[in-house]
Amino acid sequence: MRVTSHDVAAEAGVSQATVARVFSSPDKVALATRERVREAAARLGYAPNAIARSLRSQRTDIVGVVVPAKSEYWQDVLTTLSRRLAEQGKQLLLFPFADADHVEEALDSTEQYRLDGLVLASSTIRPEHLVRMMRRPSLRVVAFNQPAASGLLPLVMVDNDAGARDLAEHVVAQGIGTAAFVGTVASASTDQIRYRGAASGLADHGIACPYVEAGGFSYDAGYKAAARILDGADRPDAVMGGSDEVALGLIDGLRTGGLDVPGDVLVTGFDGLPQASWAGYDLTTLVQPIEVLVDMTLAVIFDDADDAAQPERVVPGTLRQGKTTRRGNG
Amino acid sequence: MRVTSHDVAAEAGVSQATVARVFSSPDKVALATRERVREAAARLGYAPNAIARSLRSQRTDIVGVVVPAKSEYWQDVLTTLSRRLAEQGKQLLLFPFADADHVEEALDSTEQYRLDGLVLASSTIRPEHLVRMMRRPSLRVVAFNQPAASGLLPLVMVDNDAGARDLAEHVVAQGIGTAAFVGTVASASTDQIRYRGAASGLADHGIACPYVEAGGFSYDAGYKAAARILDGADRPDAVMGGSDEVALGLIDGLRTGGLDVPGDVLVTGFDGLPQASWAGYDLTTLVQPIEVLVDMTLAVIFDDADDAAQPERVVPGTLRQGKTTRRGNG
DNA sequence: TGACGGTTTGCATACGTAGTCATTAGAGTG
DNA sequence: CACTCTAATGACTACGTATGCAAACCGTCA
Repeated sequence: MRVTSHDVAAEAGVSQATVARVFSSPDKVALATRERVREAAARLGYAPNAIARSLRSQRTDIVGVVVPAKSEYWQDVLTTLSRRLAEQGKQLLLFPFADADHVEEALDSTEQYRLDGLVLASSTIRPEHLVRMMRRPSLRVVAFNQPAASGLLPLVMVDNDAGARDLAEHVVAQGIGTAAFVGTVASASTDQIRYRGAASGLADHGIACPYVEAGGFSYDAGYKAAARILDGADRPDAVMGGSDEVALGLIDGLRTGGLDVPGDVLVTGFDGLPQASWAGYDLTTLVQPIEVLVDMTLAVIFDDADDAAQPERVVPGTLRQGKTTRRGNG
Repeated sequence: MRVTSHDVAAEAGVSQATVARVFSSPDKVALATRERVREAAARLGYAPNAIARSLRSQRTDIVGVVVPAKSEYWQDVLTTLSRRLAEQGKQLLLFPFADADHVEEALDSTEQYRLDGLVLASSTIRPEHLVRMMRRPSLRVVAFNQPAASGLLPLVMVDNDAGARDLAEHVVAQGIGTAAFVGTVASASTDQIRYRGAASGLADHGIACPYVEAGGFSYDAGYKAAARILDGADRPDAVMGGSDEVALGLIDGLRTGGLDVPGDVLVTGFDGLPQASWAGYDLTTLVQPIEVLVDMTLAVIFDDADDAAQPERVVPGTLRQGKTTRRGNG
């Protein structure tokens, strides 16, 4: 019972084709006709059917995102992504997955929609999945913050290595003697690169950096990992978290264990989540330029630049110093 | 160049209709034929086109959500919603809006898709918008946690009044003498009800409850509101936040101002966000049964029960006691 | 054998739109 | 006035699928 362009055509005394033109290429319709159609449409409450348009035009104006269901960081990214798309009159379709075992399903449902583009987020997506996505004709696929996709798919990411190095330099400058890195999940490519960057930054000053795996990307994982730091033989002067979520858990875990942050231990994060700026934490972290990353991602999808020329776009982050590394009045 | 059911039909030596049946009503196809078609489909890498299916069947299997772009609480809800939908093979399409002025646009784009259902979230959506949505034939609209929709649309919400009352009773039991309520945005219907509940709960014990407006649903709004509490003539023994986000900001604001929480001031929240459970805050709050609320919402959309019979579903929340109201060893 | 019930398959069509092509009207020129 | 060129519009069709209807097939029973 829905109003179609045919109904509007009858009401306005024109053909369906003219109605369609009014809504898709208005400049091809005489002004008087255009207004008459617009009025008729308003009178009937007509809105073009996006489904039919997509079928006809072979374009959906929808971008898909394969993303972990639970994650502060990704929610932050999605917020920006959906806003940007909305500004362009496009939509965002989510393909969330609960855990690594369900990535396959998410990628499958992706195939049913003739998406304009697909953003693959989360380092939980394994290379074999990525390879599979390479064989999708007429679909722009972009890997977002996922170093593992290097050489396989167009890639947009923050400079994890340089960022971790910056953080390492920063804590060294605070005069520490020992350190540890608490990673998220060891198999994640971002985790490996961040660890490598931090370790080599510290090594430049003769400081060793043992790796501890939190086993997750969450606050809880960080909180539990703190116990292992506390139990360890020699307590490090600084603990570098593999992500903000882990770092925030670490802070609370260490404090619960009786340590003062930053008095006894310095803590750093990575990502620049809103929560990291909360006064209760005020975490020193590497802020990702999410707006820039998102814009680049959309550029890869929608601009006609050839990806082959520049398959990887790496953007530097910004060190944000909070009080978790301020040793002065600790 | 995409593979269609016609291609598969040719490959398998059957008609397009048979291929369609294999994927939509397999039991209507003989086993041998079914397998042959399945194999052909796999060989060609065929996936049914959801766009075409939607156009033909007049069902999209997509649920839309009109929701504020930035909000911890809604992200929490969306996570649950998208997971539940994914389990049923359905999709979630987001229509985010930046602020109250852009609600209209979001609702407009909604019309273009022949959605199976639409969830209206956020109390920023005003009654005039709700009324407009009533006139949408063959679209199940549900207001989620939005008391203002009462009498206009089917409504699913947590029992804000009882929850606020419970929190009030709880802080009274801690032996306070004075209190204040820091609301989010005074015009929001949830805010009004929560305040009314809290105020009347406190009044039962002869305690007055002035209202302070934070002016937003965010941590920052709460943080800034704390200054007004600190500046006030007589400092309340307990501050009740209109939402967890505001309450967390309040805690940090009060602590920054030199007060001890819960030593000097008790603080409560509302919603039950993950962050409220973080050890650094351990906020006493009213936990919303999000899973239940989401399930009810989907039931309204997909089940054939008549909404008229039960237009409003109100679910009780659970009081979660954290250390922000534990006065004993303060 | 012939008729009948049930299962399986194919044919034809419609969902609502956008774009191709053809047609008409109108304006300008010699 | 006849002709040409452009602008505006209408008729028609395809996008890929699902389903009502009819046909074909198979087995069973009288």
